[in-house]
Amino acid sequence: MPKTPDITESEWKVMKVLWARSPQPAYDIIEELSKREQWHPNTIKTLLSRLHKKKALKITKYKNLYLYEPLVSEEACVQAESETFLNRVFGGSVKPLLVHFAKKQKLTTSDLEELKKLLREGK
Amino acid sequence: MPKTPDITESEWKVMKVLWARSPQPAYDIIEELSKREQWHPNTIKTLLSRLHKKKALKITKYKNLYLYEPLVSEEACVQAESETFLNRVFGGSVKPLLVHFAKKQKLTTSDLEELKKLLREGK
DNA sequence: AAATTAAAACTACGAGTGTAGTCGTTTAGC
DNA sequence: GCTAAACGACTACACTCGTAGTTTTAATTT
Repeated sequence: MPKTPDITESEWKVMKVLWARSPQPAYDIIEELSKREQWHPNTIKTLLSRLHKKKALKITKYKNLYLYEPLVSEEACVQAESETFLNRVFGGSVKPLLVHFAKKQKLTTSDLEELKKLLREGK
Repeated sequence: MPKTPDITESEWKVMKVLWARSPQPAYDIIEELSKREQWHPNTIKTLLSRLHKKKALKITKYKNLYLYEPLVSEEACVQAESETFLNRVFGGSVKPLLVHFAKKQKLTTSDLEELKKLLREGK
């Protein structure tokens, strides 16, 4: 497993679009992101090329069409980010994290059901 | 509740020392951090002054002694960071986060017990 | 009081980020 | 084939971050 590149806040938003569907041409990505972000198209192009340089995505040129596609999985990036976050904020242990989210009532009933089920099944 | 300032990775490490005990003079903070980090004392001073500028801590000058003390609570910062992380990585919903950590077997048995208890008690 | 010293403040600097303008090349219509 | 339009590549710029050197200030020692 290659270590995932560092992906910044803005870059995540771009990657999410690609993880949702790929390959995609720049134009579609720009259109999709414009729904949520106030970004100039060139800004998105820049992010795409930085992600390319970081080897987070690959560019396939087909005729006059450039297609963008992730090179790293969402799963792997989520894993890496989670690790960093957990270490930084909760000193690396999960319990305080859970306690935190539980206290903040960010847990819905269905979340709990799902979790319990997972716990029963898994080890 | 004042919104917490953005605190970077390195700054977190400094704040942790202050949250653990405060007020403290720079010298003690430097000594404490030197156990874990390979930082030049000036680096820590810089971090302290940036945190001061961000209003994350206050400096009390008593005679020739400068004492550093948090202005923002750990709880509030943890909350802010968690929010950002959750939005960025898990699109704002807790369930995928829990599923993630559950799958990665980062949950110990005692974590589960604690969590269940919390859930039973809280609403 | 002058010299020494220790700590805080200021300065620095390269890499990364958010944001976008300009250049150059390829494609497509006239 | 020539000109315009599209799009990727390159350039830019201010700001942040990690990291630390230099200057100033203030206290302590002689």
